[in-house]
Amino acid sequence: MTTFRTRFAPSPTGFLHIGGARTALFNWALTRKLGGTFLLRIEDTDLERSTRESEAAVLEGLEWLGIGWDEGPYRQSERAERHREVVEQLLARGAAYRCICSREELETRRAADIAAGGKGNYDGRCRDAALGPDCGPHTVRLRIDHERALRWDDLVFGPSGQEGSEIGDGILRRSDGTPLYHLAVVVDDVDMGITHIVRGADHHSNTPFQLAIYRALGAQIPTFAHVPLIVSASGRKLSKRRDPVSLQQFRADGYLPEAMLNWLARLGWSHGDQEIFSAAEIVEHFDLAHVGRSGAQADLAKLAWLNQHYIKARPPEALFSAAKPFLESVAGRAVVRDAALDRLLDLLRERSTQLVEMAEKARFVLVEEPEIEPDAANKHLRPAVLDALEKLAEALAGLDEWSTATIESAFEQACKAAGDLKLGKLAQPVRVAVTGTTASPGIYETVEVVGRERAVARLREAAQFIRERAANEAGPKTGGA
RNA sequence: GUCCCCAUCGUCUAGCGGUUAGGACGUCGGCCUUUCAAGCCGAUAACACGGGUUCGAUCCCCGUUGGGGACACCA
Repeated sequence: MTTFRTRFAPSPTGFLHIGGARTALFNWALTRKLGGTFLLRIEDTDLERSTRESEAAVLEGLEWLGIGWDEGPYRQSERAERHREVVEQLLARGAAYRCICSREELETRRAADIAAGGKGNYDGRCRDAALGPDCGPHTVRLRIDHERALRWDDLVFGPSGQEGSEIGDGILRRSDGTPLYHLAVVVDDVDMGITHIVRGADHHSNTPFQLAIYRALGAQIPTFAHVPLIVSASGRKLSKRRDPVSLQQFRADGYLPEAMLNWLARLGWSHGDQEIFSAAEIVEHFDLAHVGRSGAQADLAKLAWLNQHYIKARPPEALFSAAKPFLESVAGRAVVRDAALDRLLDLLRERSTQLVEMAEKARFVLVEEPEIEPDAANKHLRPAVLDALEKLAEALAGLDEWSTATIESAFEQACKAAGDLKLGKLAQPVRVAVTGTTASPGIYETVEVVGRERAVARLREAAQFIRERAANEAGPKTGGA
């Protein structure tokens, strides 16, 4: 039986990036589908930039998406001893050599080579110098066989690679004794028995050098699959500065994990015409053969659509638990779930693409006295509807039962009593009085969900507002400045 | 600059020699309507260009153009 082992190896130098999240998703889906082992390894070799917080953010992000790993998290930093050992072995075998060229020299020679029409690769000056451990400050370079091609069959890009003569003898170990990324990944992947490496296409051109390291190690070369990058609207690699890339930011904006997962899955991968995928369906259908080869732009409009789709699909309890923090943020207090709140969220599902938006739309219920938008008040709270508003407050106060149907009858009653006012004429003023805004769910439902006491009180306040304003306008003007 | 890669509607994509080039998001229009949505119906819109190969190219090959990635004692 062949083992199938994959890994996701993020460097914790920030928050979990959506590109990284997608790479993790692809690895995870593939491994779940094929029944292998998926492991997580934190590439924290760069101690300067790696922090414990961002490592935690990476794990949190994966957990939130529901991407679970079978082994790890391992930390590359914990394997430093092993990396040192491997470099020594390569040195002992002559597969690597010490190099005492200084950075300055290297830079000068490289520039000169390029000026002379060369490639700017390391010129191999120390390659045959047979420098020993006591040669002073030195790096260790891989002795690449420049006669031999470095090729592989990529599961996404197909036949890939280049001639050995195209690349220089790369550095494996710094002069301070620490290993470089290329050496560390290869050693770790070999030691951890990784059989399939699925990673971002930004590693595509790093692969030849890594292939050379596998050879030097005499290790079996895994299967590679490079996934095209997610690019920004400008078509370039996503930048933390300019683009929305942080998974936690999407989460904070009120995107649901199932929407993120679905969106990420369809960025670069497809399954016929299907657009909606549950996690289980992604696992069921995912395959590298249908991963495209060109970069995919992050389409936020589609994410919004997907998010609303999943907001609409969530059962009440699950919707509430996702929305709770957002609702509490608007309310400024703890919010508990009850029938009225479920009803409100139900009304808001069709009107929200993000949970922040949903919570904002719930404000008129969440706070005791929502502010009334001045423009809305000017336009809709006018003397012409004063009578109807008061009649409606009265009718609502007198209702035996509080339901959409009885509220509707109260509206009809109020309209009739106010001189056969048309229902449509009353709806907007009531909406403004009750919610403070001109947009809300159906007016009967809106009134219902806000509750009898508050609805009646707000209508009366609105009536009062109309009276006061009329009085001011009628009275002597105090000249404005 | 060198090497590598990519190229179907605005966007994500289906397509794997013969299709009216399909779907989705978006956009626009209509219906519905007490607002906003949602829903329904409809419309808009693409094979970058030039050579081959072939009876026939979106599809295969070459080139051009355009875009991207990698070229560190970063990961």
